[in-house]
Amino acid sequence: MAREKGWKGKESRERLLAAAIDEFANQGFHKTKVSTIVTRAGLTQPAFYLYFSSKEAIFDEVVNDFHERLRMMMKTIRMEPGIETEDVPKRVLFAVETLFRFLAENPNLTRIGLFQTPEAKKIKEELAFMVVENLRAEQQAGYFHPDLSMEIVAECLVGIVERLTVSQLFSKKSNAESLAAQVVHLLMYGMFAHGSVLREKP
Amino acid sequence: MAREKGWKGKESRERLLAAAIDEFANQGFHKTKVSTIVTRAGLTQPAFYLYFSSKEAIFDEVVNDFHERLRMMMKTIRMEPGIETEDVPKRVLFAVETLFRFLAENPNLTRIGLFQTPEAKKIKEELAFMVVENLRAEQQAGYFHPDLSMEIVAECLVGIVERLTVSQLFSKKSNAESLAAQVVHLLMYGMFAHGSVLREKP
Amino acid sequence: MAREKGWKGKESRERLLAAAIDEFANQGFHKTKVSTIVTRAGLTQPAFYLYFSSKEAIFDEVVNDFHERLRMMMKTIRMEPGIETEDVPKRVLFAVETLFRFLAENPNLTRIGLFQTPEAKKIKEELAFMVVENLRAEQQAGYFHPDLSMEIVAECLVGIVERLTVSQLFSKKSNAESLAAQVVHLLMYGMFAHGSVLREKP
Amino acid sequence: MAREKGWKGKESRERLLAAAIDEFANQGFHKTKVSTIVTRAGLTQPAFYLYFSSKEAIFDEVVNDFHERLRMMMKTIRMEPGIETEDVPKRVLFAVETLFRFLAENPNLTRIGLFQTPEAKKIKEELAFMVVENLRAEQQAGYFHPDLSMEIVAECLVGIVERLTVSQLFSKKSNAESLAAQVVHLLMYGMFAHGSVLREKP
DNA sequence: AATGAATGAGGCTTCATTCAT
DNA sequence: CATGAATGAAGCCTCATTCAT
Repeated sequence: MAREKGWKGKESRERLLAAAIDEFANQGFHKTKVSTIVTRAGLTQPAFYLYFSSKEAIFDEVVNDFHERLRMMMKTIRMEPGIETEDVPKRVLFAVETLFRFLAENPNLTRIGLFQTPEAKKIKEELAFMVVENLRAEQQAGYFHPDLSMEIVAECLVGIVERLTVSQLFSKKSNAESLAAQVVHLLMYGMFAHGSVLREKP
Repeated sequence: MAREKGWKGKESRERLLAAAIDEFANQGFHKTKVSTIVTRAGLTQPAFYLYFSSKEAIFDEVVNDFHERLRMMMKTIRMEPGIETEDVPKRVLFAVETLFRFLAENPNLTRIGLFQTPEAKKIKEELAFMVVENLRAEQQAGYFHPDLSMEIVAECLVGIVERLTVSQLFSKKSNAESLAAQVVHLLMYGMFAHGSVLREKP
Repeated sequence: MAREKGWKGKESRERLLAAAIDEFANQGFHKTKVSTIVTRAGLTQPAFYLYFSSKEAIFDEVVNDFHERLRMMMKTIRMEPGIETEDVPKRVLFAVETLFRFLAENPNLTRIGLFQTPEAKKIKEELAFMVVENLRAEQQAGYFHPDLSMEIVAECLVGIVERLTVSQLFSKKSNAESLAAQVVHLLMYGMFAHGSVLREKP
Repeated sequence: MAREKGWKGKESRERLLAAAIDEFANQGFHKTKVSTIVTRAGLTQPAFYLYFSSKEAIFDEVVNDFHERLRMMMKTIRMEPGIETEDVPKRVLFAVETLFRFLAENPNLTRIGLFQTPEAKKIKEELAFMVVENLRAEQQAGYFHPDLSMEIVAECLVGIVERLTVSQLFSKKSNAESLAAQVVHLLMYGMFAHGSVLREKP
């Protein structure tokens, strides 16, 4: 047998999830009807409750899965303490780019997990907190301006990422690399014309 | 007559609006029930329909009023072309501060008009567009780094404002003035420690 | 004073009635709203209840007034017994024509009083009964075919009048005189071509 | 399985239709409540919307089905051109009788489809039109009086049928056969006593 | 003679969820 | 593993009618 036992059930579950993600992302939780999800999955309503205990349950599962994956990704971009000072911009750039890429690759999940669920609040705080941690060491090393509140900077970065994800990434006006470069440069050097290194970039 | 004719009706309408704004802001459109709104306004359900044609209608009115006021405020912070170069940071600071203050003073309306309604998309685009217009002249005057995309910078500013409004303003962790100063400094000079003017600020 | 006391009230009452008749006739009882009636009469809802105790009351008044007038008219077209045999067709023609004219002149009232209200049943029975009375004597005098049921004939006439009123009179495709002539001829002589007198008519 | 799949649903749908027809016919559209229909069908309100999209939808379905059947019946009573002249009365009699029988057998549907819905206008026009077509050939063959307007005659017949259906058929005062015979005789030969053939009928 | 403001009552419809098979 | 059929709960909205002035 090419397909083991339980395969069909898993298939159905996946189809339900896929349909639900699409609906939630584009219609929001309330406008999404269980009846639509099951129809799109080629099933009937009772079948839905074979796999999920409620409409809220499937929404939560989608959100939690996404947040889990996001947290994992966040671990990979956390800078170890003791990093070489001159490597900081590079590391920051890598982190931002990776984050952008992750969100761009999961637009529907991002819409749900970052813009619809109240849980988004928490994950954004975590994200901001990680950024703060990453930045604080450099600031204490005199690398960053001492009067800047790293908390505020971190929130700014989160806001920038949120906004650009929607306005540039989802609309494909720009890509993760380009965006990350510009954002990092902006945050590092500011808008003023003097002393920039942007010109030296490829 | 202590109060003119039509006063009572306007009062009721206002109470309905106030209740609706509070409910919409804190429960969202779908969880907000007309029955709750009218109860909070000390009325019965049919009275609601004396003043608004539907639940959607009152939501739209709230949103449109807010957007209208936001647009008016945006006009007042638009920089006239031909501004003195050395005044730019001051003007930008004023603009950002005014914007923050406006949002901080209308938290519920902001929640509705900036984070709940799909119409928010449009007004944010308008906001970003206004910022772009404001910045472009300075960039062409060599004031801002030529390789920076003002569109992206504008979107960043919008994202920053969105995020800080929620995380700092609504939670009263910070106020409009302080936030505006930090944001403008960050965007103007970046995070790096060299050549800052922040220290000279009051 | 050109207008005596109470004039204004009567005026309002008339306007309400006029509006109600038009609405009832064209929308039916249920689709007609008190709010529409008063608006068309240039009044407010409570004013309505100054003159009529309910929506049903005004409807009934309209119906009863019309039926009263219809009954009066029916009296005028009732044939006295002992009429000369050769005058019968003339008298029948007169009766039918008068009836058509009455209905044509009151299209809205007819729509209400003959086609909408359940009371129509009664008045139509009365109408049919009058016709029966009118015809029976002639039948007993051998004037009409003895095997024909005058009850049925009377009902036929009522049905014809109903239908032609709607299809010809209201649409102005034909007028009372022409219709009456054709109907009476048809009923008197039938459709067959032999022995008609229609040709001799003007 | 004693009954095939889908049987129960169809049963419920039929019960809903039956209840609806009865309510509509006797209470009219507006006084008929969905809640009554479902109660009579032994179901709850949401079940109604499993089978019909709205109260209006079920009404329309009832009307359309009836009109469809009526149209089919009308086809069967349409006289082919080239019919033998002496057969005309027989054919007309058959047609009228068939029509009466159809209406008598469907009193509730007739009440709805012929007296309640605005759509009745159309079907009556179609009926009149068919009658006109049937009569015109005979008139041109000299069979019917040349000065009679077949349009008017047709409308008369429609009116007669309408009226007798209500006053005789529904009340069971008379039956289709008897009514048809009298109506046809009346229209063919008129009320006058001379030259009738009614006496020769069984 | 009339109005601004409000309400009681009730109907239609939707949706997540479950029962029985 | 899945379905046909059904329901509980609840929300939106309408309309005739009335209160207080």
